[in-house]
Amino acid sequence: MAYFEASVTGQGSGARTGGAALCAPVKASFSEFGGKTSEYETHAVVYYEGDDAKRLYELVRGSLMLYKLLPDGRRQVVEVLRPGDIFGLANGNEHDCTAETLTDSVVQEIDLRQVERSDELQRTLTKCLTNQMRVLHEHAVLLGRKSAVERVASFFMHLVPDRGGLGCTGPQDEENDSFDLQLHMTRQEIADYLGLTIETVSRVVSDLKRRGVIRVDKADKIHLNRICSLCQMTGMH
Amino acid sequence: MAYFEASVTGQGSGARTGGAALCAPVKASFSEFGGKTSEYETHAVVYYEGDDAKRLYELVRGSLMLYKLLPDGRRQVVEVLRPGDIFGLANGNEHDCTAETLTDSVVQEIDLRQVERSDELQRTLTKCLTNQMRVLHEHAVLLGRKSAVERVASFFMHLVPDRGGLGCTGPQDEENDSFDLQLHMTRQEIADYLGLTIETVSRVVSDLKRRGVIRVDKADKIHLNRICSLCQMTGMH
DNA sequence: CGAAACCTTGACTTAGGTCAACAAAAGTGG
DNA sequence: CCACTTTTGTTGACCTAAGTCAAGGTTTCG
Repeated sequence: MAYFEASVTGQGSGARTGGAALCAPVKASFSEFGGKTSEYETHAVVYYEGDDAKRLYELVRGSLMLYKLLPDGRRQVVEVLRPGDIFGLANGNEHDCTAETLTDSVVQEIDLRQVERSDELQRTLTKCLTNQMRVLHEHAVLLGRKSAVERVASFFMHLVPDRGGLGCTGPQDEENDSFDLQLHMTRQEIADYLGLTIETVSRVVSDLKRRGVIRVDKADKIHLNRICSLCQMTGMH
Repeated sequence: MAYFEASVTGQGSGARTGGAALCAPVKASFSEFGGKTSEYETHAVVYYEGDDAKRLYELVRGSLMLYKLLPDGRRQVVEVLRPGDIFGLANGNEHDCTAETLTDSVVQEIDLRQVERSDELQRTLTKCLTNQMRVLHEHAVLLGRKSAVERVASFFMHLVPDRGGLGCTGPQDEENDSFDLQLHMTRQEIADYLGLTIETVSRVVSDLKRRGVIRVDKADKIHLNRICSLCQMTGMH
């Protein structure tokens, strides 16, 4: 499963469905178009910023980030992808980002010339890109206008199925207000995604812990005690 | 012309071509698909965030911004569009942004159902979206990792044809290192685009003026004295 | 001409960055 | 399985870039 393990805690009433229909509504599937399937292990680079774009990729399993570097080493993670997301499109130019896995991943590749030919693929692409665009818009708000706490809260909320993201269904049953997240990112990766420093991320997480909103079981295993409180901290309510 | 008037100053040797082939390589053109052409005046809203998406739009003439608001009024301008750019795609959902003109504009509209049918349109769309995505990626770096000066310098550089943006050709002839920009945005709009406050934008502009890098003829009419110096300040060199 | 909108500048505050020390995991090799 | 190094995360003290607040200057427009 993507990015987090939807191991629903299900204390209280009915257990959450956990993961099946996640936030991003449209997902690609290249399987029918053949192409090569590759496996990558954690922190493997699929391509570097500046490489010639020759293939279109679909993330089939695992989790992957796209990032850009400034010459002095500052990094911005611009997208975090989950299964069904596509990447690598470049209109005949070089890749504008580096693509690096966050977990062991399975990636499906298709030659870009083939993509150019298939009407069906074009249609799928439009849908996927439209969605990714929306995510990027929302992330621009986060980067441009949100405080550190709001950024971290938003980040966590996006990892809860049907919450935080585009298809957010609002507060669920009052009983089941908790959730287990498995982050597949280091503090540094989270910081580079949220436009913060590693120290600030760490401090905010400690603070949320102190306030009882979350419980940190391991650095990358976080239990949300009160989803609704967290949601209030995203700046969006 | 988009967003700035490419009134080349052409002091020194040969005049710059000014504007014809701007940075963004792929441009749409819906004219052949019919659809309605509408004119909007400055600061007109084409649609609001939350409206049902029914049409796809192409900006034919003028300049337009897409922005999102947080409930407390904070605003983030997520895209600034120029002629040939498309907007309004939403995969059957509501619009995720408000679309508001920055200048008097001409917009071509096509029903989304028609878009769904046309293979040719889908192909154009993929190209356009891919480009817009790259711009969004770069903007994420700006918002997440750049200082105020770097943001303003990057913003100005993007308004110089063939510089700053994707198809940047690097330093041109040494002789012609100046350029006239016509911003079609208020300080507030620029601030909301760059993730800064109006005061910070104002201060940075004053500072660039003091340092002789730019000359401010009118608040929205800025002459770049030394494009290369400005380019050095973008954080990308 | 007067009002409204927009821009600039200064004085002060603060959120988040930097630097540094240490703690806790996670590999690695004997 | 246990030292030992490396990587990753946490916390504190301090600093600074950019935000806030406030006053005044310019432009624009009715």
